[in-house]
Amino acid sequence: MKSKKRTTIYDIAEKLNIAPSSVSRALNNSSYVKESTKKLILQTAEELNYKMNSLASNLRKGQSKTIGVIVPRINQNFFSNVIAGIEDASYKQGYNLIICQSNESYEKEVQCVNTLINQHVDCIVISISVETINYQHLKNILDHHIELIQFDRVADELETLKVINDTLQASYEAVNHLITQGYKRIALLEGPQSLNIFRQRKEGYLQALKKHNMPVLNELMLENAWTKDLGAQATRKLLSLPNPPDAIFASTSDFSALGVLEVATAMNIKVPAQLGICGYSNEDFTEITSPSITTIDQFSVDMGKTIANLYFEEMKNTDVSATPKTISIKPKLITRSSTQRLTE
Amino acid sequence: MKSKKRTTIYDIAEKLNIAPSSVSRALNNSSYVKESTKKLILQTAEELNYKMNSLASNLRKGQSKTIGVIVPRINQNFFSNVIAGIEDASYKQGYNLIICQSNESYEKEVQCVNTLINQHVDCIVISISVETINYQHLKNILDHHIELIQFDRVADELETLKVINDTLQASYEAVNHLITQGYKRIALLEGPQSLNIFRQRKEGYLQALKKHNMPVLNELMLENAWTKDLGAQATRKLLSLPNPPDAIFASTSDFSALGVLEVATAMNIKVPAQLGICGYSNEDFTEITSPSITTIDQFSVDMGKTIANLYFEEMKNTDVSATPKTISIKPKLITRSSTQRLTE
DNA sequence: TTAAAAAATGCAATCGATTGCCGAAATTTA
DNA sequence: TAAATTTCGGCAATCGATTGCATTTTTTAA
Repeated sequence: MKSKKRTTIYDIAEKLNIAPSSVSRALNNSSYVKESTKKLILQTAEELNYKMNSLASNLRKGQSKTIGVIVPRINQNFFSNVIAGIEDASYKQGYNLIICQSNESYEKEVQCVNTLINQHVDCIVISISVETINYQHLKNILDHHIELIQFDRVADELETLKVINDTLQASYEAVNHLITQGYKRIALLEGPQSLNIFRQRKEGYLQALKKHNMPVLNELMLENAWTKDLGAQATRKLLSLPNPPDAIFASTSDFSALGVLEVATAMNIKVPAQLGICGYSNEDFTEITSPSITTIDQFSVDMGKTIANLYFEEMKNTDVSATPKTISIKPKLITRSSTQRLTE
Repeated sequence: MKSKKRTTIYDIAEKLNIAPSSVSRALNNSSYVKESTKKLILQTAEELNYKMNSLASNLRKGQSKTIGVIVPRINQNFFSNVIAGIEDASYKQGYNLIICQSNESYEKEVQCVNTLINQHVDCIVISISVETINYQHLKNILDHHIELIQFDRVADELETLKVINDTLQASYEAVNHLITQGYKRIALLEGPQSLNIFRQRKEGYLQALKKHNMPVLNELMLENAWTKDLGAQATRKLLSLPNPPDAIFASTSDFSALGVLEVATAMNIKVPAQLGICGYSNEDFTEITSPSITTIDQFSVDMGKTIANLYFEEMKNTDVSATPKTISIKPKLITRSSTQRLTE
């Protein structure tokens, strides 16, 4: 292989003195090529170290066997797990993954979408950025006849395939669990309400309170506490209230919950005795803090597999009229020491 | 956009009654198109919601502006951080990323390489699987005139661009630190010796012992303890020795170190007083265990950026004869409570 | 042995963008 | 006003694989 150019089917054809079309057919193991010539072609391809040019093939076939994925951050546990799941399932079907991260920026998200459209991907999988409130770019995907699957953070009003967690339910169960454990004043750390998942987590909280006839106290609901530092900051504020909460549901993330725990520990407040803490996402570390943190598992790798398989299912389905499917995965409340006040 | 087909430069050309070549030139903002017509073309492209077909463009230009990345697992902190770094730097240069995971399987790694060659990527970035001991597939990448960058887990004997950590040095420093803290019998949890990084970590351990004239005890070196469970298992074995170690360097990973810590805690052995523990990788959780775990930071996101930028640098460099560069990033020892026996 | 059917292969257009080359138009210079 | 430049824009080939249709070869049936 010292030549400057790659081997093409023309090289193989020339060497064997046959037509390129036959080479193509043989390589695709298709109909109507004599066994003997097929074997000869395959052998020659091997010899010449032939690798097909997917660009040419895809151009001609009008499909790329590629799935584009856009997430806010690749290196965030939940997302990297989802991606791993998508990769696993896609690979088995011979599909490749092009990955982009929006960095939580609307502008970059739009650019990512455009790149993926250019790349002629067959499907785009997206979890929108916190800034995204306009969905023109997503509609544009559909206009270009590219399958669109939203997951986790989805734009409800857009009719597309969706794979989500039953966030409301999970949130409801978490708060319900806190109430069952005897906590009376439960605070909520909210995420940006522009994202539906955070709205749902709040709604679950509200529903649980209502169910138990507990008052909704505005002073106990703090927005935008979705990092460890912001969680810590919010906690300081909450705990210095004249009538502080006896439990905090960090609905935004486990990192936020970690911030809560650190502040509580620093203030010498006993968890779970004096303060209950519940996070969200089941990050690895929640198991090993002391006390370990109650949280919610989202089955992220499975979610990824579900997403990919949803696409492959949908592919077969030529029925265009069908309403876009939404798959909801039930997350699981993992109760740990940080909320275990009763010993039953 | 209800038409079945995407807008092409031919559609634009036809609508404006000019040649496709002019459209192409205008779109590429290239030479020799009158300002007025250029503006007209751009405007029409916008109107028709034109998105260029990168497949066609790349085919013609013989390059894809795409970088392929192969890692053992996408959802492993170190790798997802590196990927995030690569994405960040690549995006700025207008490059896309195709991601594959080898799942630590040699066979899948080979398949990934082949796919990426097919995809005509301009560069392949790889951290080899634990099974990989044959490098024919990597040579094949070079044969196809694709730039190859190895990182972290590299095949030393293959002359390619490399981005690595100075693992030996880091390991040496870690053990040195343990010795300075007064630990006398330091055990080593080794990773698979087929991977050079694990050989180097062991070598650093050995060199540090030698430097301080400490004996090398085979009973204190256990191979294959690179998960939490295996780390725990190894620890149980070590601590039940007639003459157990007073420190354990889990050179494989922080997860392994976590296993060590859990066993020690369960056995009521005081860390760091009775047992020192040092991990590797600076996973998030090492900061929040009690006690927090001493470990080594690899600057993974930066590593990713370095990788991408190395490629872009190399691109400019038309000098083919130059020896492949190796960039070594110095990791940093993060000393925490788990080894802090002295209070100086 | 010959006609009909089936199997194998070849021809040439196609996918969409790019680009070298050439000619046309516009501009400058003499 | 004519000639020489310079600027624009078009033609057509090209990248490599695929595929509908035509043609040739082989096989089967009559």
